[in-house]
Amino acid sequence: MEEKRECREDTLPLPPEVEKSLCRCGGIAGLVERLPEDETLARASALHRALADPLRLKVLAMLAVQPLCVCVIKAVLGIADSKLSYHLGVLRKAGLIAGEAQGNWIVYRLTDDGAAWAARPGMSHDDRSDTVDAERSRPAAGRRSRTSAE
Amino acid sequence: MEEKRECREDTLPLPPEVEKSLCRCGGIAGLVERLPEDETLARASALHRALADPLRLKVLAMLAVQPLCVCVIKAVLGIADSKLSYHLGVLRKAGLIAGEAQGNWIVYRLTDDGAAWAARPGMSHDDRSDTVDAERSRPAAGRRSRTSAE
DNA sequence: ACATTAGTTCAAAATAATTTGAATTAGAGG
DNA sequence: CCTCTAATTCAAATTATTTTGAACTAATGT
Repeated sequence: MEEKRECREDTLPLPPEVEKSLCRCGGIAGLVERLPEDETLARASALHRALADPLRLKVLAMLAVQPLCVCVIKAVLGIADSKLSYHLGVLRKAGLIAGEAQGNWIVYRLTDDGAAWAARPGMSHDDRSDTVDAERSRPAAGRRSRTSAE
Repeated sequence: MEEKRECREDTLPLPPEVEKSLCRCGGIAGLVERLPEDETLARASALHRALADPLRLKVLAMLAVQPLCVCVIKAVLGIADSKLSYHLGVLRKAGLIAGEAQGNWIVYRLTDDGAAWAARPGMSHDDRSDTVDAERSRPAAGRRSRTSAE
């Protein structure tokens, strides 16, 4: 039952730079230990999925200004009832917003989680738009495929 | 050319609570002015879309430990080459990681953006898993549909 | 009771993202 | 030159998300 951590990944040839640092962190086994649990990853990715749509981000931005009933949100976005309802449902199920009935209306507001995300950088009203794009994305800067270009 | 901002949204009956605060912020027009531009929303949602997958978050977590070649990432995740390549492509196009050729290998590392996101709460290794869930999501707490339940 | 308004739900259709496996490229080494 | 390995690309198949329009529910007012 020796648990002394082996340094070399004997079964896998590696680039020297990677092998050295991987060695210092306990090899592949050591690396794996440092990763979040699968459930943590699942929850985080689900959250991002809820935020992965411009309409939904716009709804969050609106609710960051003040609580609103569905009819106002609809008036601003100019989309069909059922479509809006779908997107509100996505945000609600993700725990980012909550709705409360008021007479014949439903007033939605941000939850604490929702408020935290609505305040995130890249979302504020007066945000840089630098457009560094292009030059981004390419397999490995000078290797593989002439067929590049997006 | 009067630009005095009207308070009442005459065309749209609203719940009193909403109407009052909407009034204070310049009505629907005032609300719209406070929203991020569409391009900002598009960029932010694209970013979240890249983060909206557990495998990809795991890759970010791995690269947060140290730069790695594709073969090590593959060994940890245990998925097919082409599948991994696809996900690396998504992260690369989102500007979260970058790859550099080293001999026959490609070593990927986090970009500054990638490092910022990998460090985000909800992603750290020893993170709470509280599971408040259930009780979340429901149209409006006591209105509409008996057909509830997810 | 009836009609209206505000929102949700459902199922089908349209789109988009992901997975799979085969083909391909490029570097290393014999 | 040939082969091996590392990794990417492509196209087809699968799966997930989004959109649409019609049907529905609940509250409000008459």
